[in-house]
Amino acid sequence: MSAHEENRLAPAVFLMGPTASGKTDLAVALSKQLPFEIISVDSALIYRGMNIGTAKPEHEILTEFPHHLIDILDPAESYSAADFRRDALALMADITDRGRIPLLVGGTMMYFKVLRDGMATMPSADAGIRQQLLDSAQTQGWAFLHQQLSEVDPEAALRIKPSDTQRLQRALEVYELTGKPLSQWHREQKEQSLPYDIVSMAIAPNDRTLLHERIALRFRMMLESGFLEETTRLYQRGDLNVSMPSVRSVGYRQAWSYLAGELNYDDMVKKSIIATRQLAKRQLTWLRSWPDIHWLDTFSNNLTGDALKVLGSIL
RNA sequence: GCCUGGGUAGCUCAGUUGGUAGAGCAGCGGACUGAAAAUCCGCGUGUCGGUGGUUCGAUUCCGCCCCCAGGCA
Repeated sequence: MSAHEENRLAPAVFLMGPTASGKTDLAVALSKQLPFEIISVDSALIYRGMNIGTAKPEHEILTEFPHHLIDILDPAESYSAADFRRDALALMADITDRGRIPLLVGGTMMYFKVLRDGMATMPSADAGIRQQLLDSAQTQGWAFLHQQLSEVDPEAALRIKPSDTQRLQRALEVYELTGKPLSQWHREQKEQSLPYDIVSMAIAPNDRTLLHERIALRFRMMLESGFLEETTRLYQRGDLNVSMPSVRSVGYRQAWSYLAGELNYDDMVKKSIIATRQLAKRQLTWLRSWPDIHWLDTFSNNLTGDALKVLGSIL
C-alpha cells in the first residue's frame, strides 16, 4: 500500500488511560467539538447491572453521548478480546459510513492491542475442555499439565510458566480443539493491520501518587453511592460466582468476599483500593510501550484544548 | 511507681548460640493472542528505639533512658 493510499484511510481515535484518569470526561468534551461516536473499550462496562463499581458513565451522559459496547452482556456471560475485535470493527465501519469518526475510549489494553494487531484465527474457549483440564489439574497438578504442553508445544511451554495456569489451560485447550499447537497458530497468523488512520492518545496524571489519591477517593464515593447494594443484588442472584470474569473484576471480587463473610469491611475497602492501583499500574505498563502515543495530563488546565491540538494534525 | 512483653523494611512480623538481617503484604519494573478489571514473572540497606559499657567486633550480652501494650499497686 502506497503512502498516497494510506492518507485516504478513514480516521479513528484511541483514547486510552489507566482507571480513574478521566477518560470519560475527556471523551464527552471532545464529542461536543467533533463528529465522534464513542466505542467503549472496557471489559467490565459490557456488563448490565454493574454500574457503580465499574465507574460506568452516568445514565444522562450515555443518553446524550451513546457509548457502544456498554451493557451488552449479563454478568453470567463472558466476552473475549476476539469478540471485542469483531464488534469494534463492525461498529467502526458503520460509524465511518455515516460520516462520523470512531472514538475508542477505555482502559482494556488487551482489546486495543488485538484491534490494532489482529489475532490468530483460533477457536474460542470451550467450556467442556476447560473443565476437563481443570479436573486433571486437580488430580495430577498443573506441573503435569505443563509437562504435557512441553510434549505437544515445547515453544509455548518455554514461554508459559507452570504457575500461569490461565495461559497454560488455553494453550492445551487450543491443542485439544485443533490438534495444532498454539505456537503454530501464532506463526501462521496473517498480518491484519487496521484500515484506519489511528491517533493514539493516553491520559494520566503526571504523578502516580495523584492517581492513587483519585483511586482511593473514587472507591469511597462508590461505596457512598451504593456499591455494596449493587454487589448484593448480584450476589443474591445465586447463579454468579468468582470463577466468572464479571465477579472477578476489581472491587466486585473484594465486595463478594465481604458479603461471603471472608473479609471484614475495612479489609474489603483496603484491598479494593489496592487492586485498583495494581490494575492502573498494569495499564500504564501497556501504555509505556505503545507506539506513537500522545500523552495528556489529567490535571492540565486546558485538557480539551491539549487533546484537540493532537487531533488537529490528523483530522 | 513496680512487674512482664514488645520496639527490626512503608505495614505485619521472623531472625542473628556476638561476625551489621529476611519473609508476607504494600510499592516499583516487566510480560501479555478468545477470562485481560484476568493471569503470571522479577526487584529487599533498613541509624535492627536512644545512649553508655563489655568485646577485635554489638542489632544480638549488660546498664541507664525513651516509647507502646498488658498486669500489679
